[in-house]
Amino acid sequence: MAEPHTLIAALGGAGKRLTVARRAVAEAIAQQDGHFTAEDVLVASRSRRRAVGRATVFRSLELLADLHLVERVDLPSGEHAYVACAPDAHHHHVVCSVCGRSVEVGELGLGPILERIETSTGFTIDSHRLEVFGVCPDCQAAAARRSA
Amino acid sequence: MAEPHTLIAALGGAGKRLTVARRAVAEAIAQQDGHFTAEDVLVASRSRRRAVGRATVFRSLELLADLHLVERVDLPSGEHAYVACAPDAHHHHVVCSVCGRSVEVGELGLGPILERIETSTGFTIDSHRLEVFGVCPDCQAAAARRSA
DNA sequence: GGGCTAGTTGCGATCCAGTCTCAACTGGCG
DNA sequence: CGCCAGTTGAGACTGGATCGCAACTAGCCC
Repeated sequence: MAEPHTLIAALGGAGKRLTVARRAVAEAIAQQDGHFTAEDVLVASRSRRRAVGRATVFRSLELLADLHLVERVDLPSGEHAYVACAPDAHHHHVVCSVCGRSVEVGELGLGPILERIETSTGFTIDSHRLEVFGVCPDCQAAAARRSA
Repeated sequence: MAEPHTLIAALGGAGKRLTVARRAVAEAIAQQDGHFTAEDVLVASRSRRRAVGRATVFRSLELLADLHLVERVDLPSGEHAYVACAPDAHHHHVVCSVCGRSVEVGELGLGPILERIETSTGFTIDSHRLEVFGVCPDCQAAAARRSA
């Protein structure tokens, strides 16, 4: 997963202060594997030596989302989660519905589809979100073992 | 938008009772243009002669979602909304970020992309969600008029 | 190093969507 | 008509998220 110092450095680069609370949030995010909720970050920060206030977690997450260091995903259950991700290239997430891990996949040819949507509907497309849910190889293997 | 009786008939077909509350919810949904939230339905039902309880609105919406007469969409803002939609073919929604109207688009060749994701990640894909946000022709025209 | 100040924090209050409980009600059927 | 499972609704409750405000501190200037 992302290195905490990547997040911290990016904050600095954006003209933001490098406060203790933000470092703590960055570390808590870095130690998350896959997607996580604001609550997870909160708990993770508490289980370390530096607890962070709830409000601050939300503010930091919002900040990181603005910087595209973190992205919001909506789980099929309706929960709001976040995933740490590469700040640049456009990509999508594939989320394992069993363990929650998520992997990034590149654009993979969605462009032509969007163009087709634009021409057929007359919409000007600003943004799109593709969320894919499935079972990761590890969980498939685990399931196979259990049923065997 | 959807006709209230379509929704009501589908409920009956699914072995559900055609209660006053459900009719009211169906009518409230039918009068929504584009996407709507549970709150919208609640308010709409109140502004008509038959008010429906909060819990009932959620239950009805869940029911309609099960029957695929309505679908959940997560707006970029994080809001949970619903859209009335055709119950059968798999499709996606294109939502206008200005007026909130949404149109359905067919599958449009996402299949091969998902297959590519499966082979490249090893995931078994269960479901996916493509949400496209943009500006509809009407709002584009309106914007053009305003800026002219 | 010391001090200043705007940006940041965190507590607690508050809000709000959504869920739950349970008694009352009713649609559909015999 | 009368029964009863399915359904409803008021309101309590839950838990995520936001807000207000006083205290704190990172970064800067001297």
